Amino acid sequence: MTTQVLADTLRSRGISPTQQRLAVYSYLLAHRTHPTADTVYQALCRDYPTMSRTTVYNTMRALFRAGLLRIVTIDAEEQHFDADTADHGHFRCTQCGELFDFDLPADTMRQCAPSGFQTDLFDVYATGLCPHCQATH
Amino acid sequence: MTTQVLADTLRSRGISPTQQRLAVYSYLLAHRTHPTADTVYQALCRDYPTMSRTTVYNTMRALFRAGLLRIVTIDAEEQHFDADTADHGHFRCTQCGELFDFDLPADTMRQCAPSGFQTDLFDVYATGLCPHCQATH
DNA sequence: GTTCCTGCAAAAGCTTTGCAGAAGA
DNA sequence: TCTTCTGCAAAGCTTTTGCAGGAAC
Repeated sequence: MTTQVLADTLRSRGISPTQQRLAVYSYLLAHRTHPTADTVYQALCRDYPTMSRTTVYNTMRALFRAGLLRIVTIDAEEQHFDADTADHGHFRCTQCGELFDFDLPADTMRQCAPSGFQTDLFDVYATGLCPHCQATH
Repeated sequence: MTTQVLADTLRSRGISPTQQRLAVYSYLLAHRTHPTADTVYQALCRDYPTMSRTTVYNTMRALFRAGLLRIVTIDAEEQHFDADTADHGHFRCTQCGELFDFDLPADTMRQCAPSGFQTDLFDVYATGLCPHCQATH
């Protein structure tokens, strides 16, 4: 995706496409590893020496409000960010701590959403042992 | 539920039933409002003047490890505790901030759990507007 | 007497806020 | 010029840790 397309995406959601915001958003799109704010900061401060954590947090909030990313709270310690806004579940391995995506059966959201409530966001979290940690257990 | 039954429940899970732990667990069972650690502390420190936040956290961790409660992380700000360990979803209203339980279709957990992973815990979170806040919107 | 539990005080660590300067239109 | 954005510094808050005293058996 070109910078121009990214910039248009941000603009269409009412977010001015500054250099920092483009850097953050493009990092999230390129790294589907559910990074934390600090991970994003550490990765970007090399190329953008003036990048700050504040800007990362500001940008995340803006992107979240615009519906361009999900905040994964499966880990109580810190927030993970995910630019994949399509329906999918998140699995956290209690041993290695890694986060995995997994597919949800079709229509899960529709079937599970409580009636009478207006559901805007829907998250499915699972915790346990990932295949690799099961083997080395 | 009598104190004796509660004490036996804790003992059967390997937790010595101290006064403080009984107080915390019995509060959780009586108040299905997904309280935070501070809410529990504030409620109990009247009757148990020496109760401390540390003890609340210690007890929560012990109960969680014993499988007697769930930790709800739908709110990134703080953890909510839920003594209902049966499968159910949690809904958070973005306007009033309240947490609601909702039923999940039968077998949701089995259908959604990713294959190859050993799933120990399974959480479904939804966010949006509760019926009351929809009306006053 | 030994072990486990409690809880004060302090630390840890993520996230937010205040605010002054910079950037952009 | 006016508004918005950035980012340093500091604060805020929940949760954890260290540790000494106490309870239980």
